[in-house]
Amino acid sequence: MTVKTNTKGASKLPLNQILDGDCIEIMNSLPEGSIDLIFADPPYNLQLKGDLHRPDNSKVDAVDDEWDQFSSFAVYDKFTNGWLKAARRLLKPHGAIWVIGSYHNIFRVGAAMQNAGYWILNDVVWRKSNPMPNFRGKRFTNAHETMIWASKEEASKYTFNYEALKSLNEGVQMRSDWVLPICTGHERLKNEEGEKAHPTQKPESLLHRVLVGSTNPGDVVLDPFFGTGTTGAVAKKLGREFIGIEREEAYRKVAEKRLSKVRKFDRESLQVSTSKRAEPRVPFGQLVERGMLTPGDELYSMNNRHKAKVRADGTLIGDDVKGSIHQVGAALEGAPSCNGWTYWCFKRDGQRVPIDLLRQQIRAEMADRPN
Amino acid sequence: MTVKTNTKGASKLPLNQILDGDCIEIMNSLPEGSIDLIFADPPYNLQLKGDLHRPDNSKVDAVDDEWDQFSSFAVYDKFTNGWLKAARRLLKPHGAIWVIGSYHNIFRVGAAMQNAGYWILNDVVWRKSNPMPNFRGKRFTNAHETMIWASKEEASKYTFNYEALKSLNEGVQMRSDWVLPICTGHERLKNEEGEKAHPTQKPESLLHRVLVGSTNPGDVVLDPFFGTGTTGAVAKKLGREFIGIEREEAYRKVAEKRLSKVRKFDRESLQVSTSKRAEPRVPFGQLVERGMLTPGDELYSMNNRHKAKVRADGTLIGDDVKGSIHQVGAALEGAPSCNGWTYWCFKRDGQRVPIDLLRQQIRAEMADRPN
DNA sequence: TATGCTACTGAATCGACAC
DNA sequence: TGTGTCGATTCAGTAGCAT
Repeated sequence: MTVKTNTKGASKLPLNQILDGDCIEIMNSLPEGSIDLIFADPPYNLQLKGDLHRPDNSKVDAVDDEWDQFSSFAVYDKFTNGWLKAARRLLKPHGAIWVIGSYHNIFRVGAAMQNAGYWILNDVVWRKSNPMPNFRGKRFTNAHETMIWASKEEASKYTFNYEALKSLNEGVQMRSDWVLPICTGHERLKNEEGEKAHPTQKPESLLHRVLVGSTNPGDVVLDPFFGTGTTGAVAKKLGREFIGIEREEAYRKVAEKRLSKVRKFDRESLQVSTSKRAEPRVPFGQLVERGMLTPGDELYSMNNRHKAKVRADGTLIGDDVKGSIHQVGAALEGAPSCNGWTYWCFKRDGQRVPIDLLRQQIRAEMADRPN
Repeated sequence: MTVKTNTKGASKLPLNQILDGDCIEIMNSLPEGSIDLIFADPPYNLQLKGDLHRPDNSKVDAVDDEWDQFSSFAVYDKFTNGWLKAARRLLKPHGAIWVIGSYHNIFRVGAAMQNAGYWILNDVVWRKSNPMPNFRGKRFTNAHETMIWASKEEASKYTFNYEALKSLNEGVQMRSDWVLPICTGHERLKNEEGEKAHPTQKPESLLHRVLVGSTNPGDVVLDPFFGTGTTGAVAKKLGREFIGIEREEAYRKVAEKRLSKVRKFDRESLQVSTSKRAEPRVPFGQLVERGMLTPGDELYSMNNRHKAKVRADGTLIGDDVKGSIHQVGAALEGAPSCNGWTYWCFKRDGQRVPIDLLRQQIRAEMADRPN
């Protein structure tokens, strides 16, 4: 597999590979601050009576219940703190992490994340549309899992493709509860005996939403509990780089085979809807400089209750107020802020036209002739 | 109010009263092992910074009350451990507890519950049908809260009214995610100034489901953070005894007034929640996430005059147009609007098939297992 | 009385960048 | 590191008043 070098520090990164070994050791061997996003589906084999294992796979001694429970919690917490710390070291300053779990472990994991300095952005509920029923009728059907989305620290400028997610949700902003089916059918990988290759294979739809929403093409995504490689498969399809860590040979084999068959979507299909924030800034003064508006022209507020006059330096003057289009609009409305671009209109052929139209013209020209 | 004596230890219990004071001190003054169920809605420790305005410039009325302020995680943890310990002492051997929270606090609370010896039975997600949006477009809409349901210890024979819940859910097993609206309208209590009496009043529908599912008539329900008394009101309606603890006089007053008006349901009046659901909304993006269509796939218009390509975010790109299936269809036809579901087809085995067929598949899956 | 329009609201950790 | 300025951003629903 190829190794790209267009990402900072990426030359040292084993991109698009599955690394064999203990995830903490492997992570500690990778360069600091080199990863954009981590997706982690850590094991949680506690509370399974008769099959209680430590994360290092040694059996937990059967002692009295209370001590046993406390002991295994402590072991699990130590394991959790260990991999979370190693993961955080790898993240770029503006990197982020997703962790998925169920009620058996997610509360401990979430608390550990907060204690380690991660800044929780949302918890997201994966609502399974076809969960396993509760056969004994003693509890609620366990129909969801919880994901925690957190940035490396409070100040991180994390990636969030708001418009793309809104598009995925047909024009309504994406909520913190996602209804998606579990992984079944052809997508569910089988081993050579025809049994399911991994007990908790995640659906690609889940990773699609995670990666479209919180990464950009070319970003490096690390999955320290790679399993059968759902994270890698979706990353490859979406034009992201991945690094997987998995210590079970059987899973690595299945994942390698799976990944070899995956093809990247074509470039045009990977383009997603972007927000206005991503567009170049146009100072209002440019409309005056270019003669699209002339000093002395009158602008009218959206609600037609106020007017103001354009000045040569690209500021406005209204009744007792002068300043930028935003400042004058805010002052006249008595509002804490105001987007002057959508607030002010000018007259053309007797029609009121938002000044934002002129900005769009300039932006269109810029797109035709970049720089 | 009357004091019943049919419950063990109940003669010492201040039933159907609101107790004034610190919840830990009050709980420690009540007899050990006397409570059937605890419902707790502790402070969330929101840690809000500046003001937040809606896009229309109106200010969001934030939860900035003194009781939600904690100086650090450590202080919050100490508080949490304190009340959880006092609560557990009060529970009967087969008693249980519900705690509600958001991502700000629920992970710490859940871990503390496990450490204190509670045995988690389920986490239940309250999916809000009408949450407040994310106004800045920087995160997912915070559309749910999490409840943890736990028994006093692993061996507890907790109460679970499986059939009653199944009836509440139109004959299907109750799942771990509940769709309920937030508390608004006339149910939302106002103070004498006409402002909301409590910033975080919970809907009665939520408590209804909790109490029907995990208590029996005559059981004693304790709420250590009583607020305006939703737990008490629903308990009274359902013929359960309640004890409330609340240290804010303003909340106690509102709750007393509220409770004085509440009448117990007569035995036959099962209020039926006939939820005549509209057909669930299926965003086109979900067909892409779920792999029913792939980014790069081509769609063809019904009249075969146009085609467009599917993108990773569930938008289409045609000749010089991009946007939702509806927008692109309308643009290509020069029409003011267009139903993309019936306008676009994909090819399967050389045949043109309307994409609406795929939507119907998803709806059929959802109909099999409602809610 | 029915219908339509406007105003308002809800547990929210809700900028980025230049100087 | 702080300050000032630009300017992007909302969904489902209820209440109340006007027609």
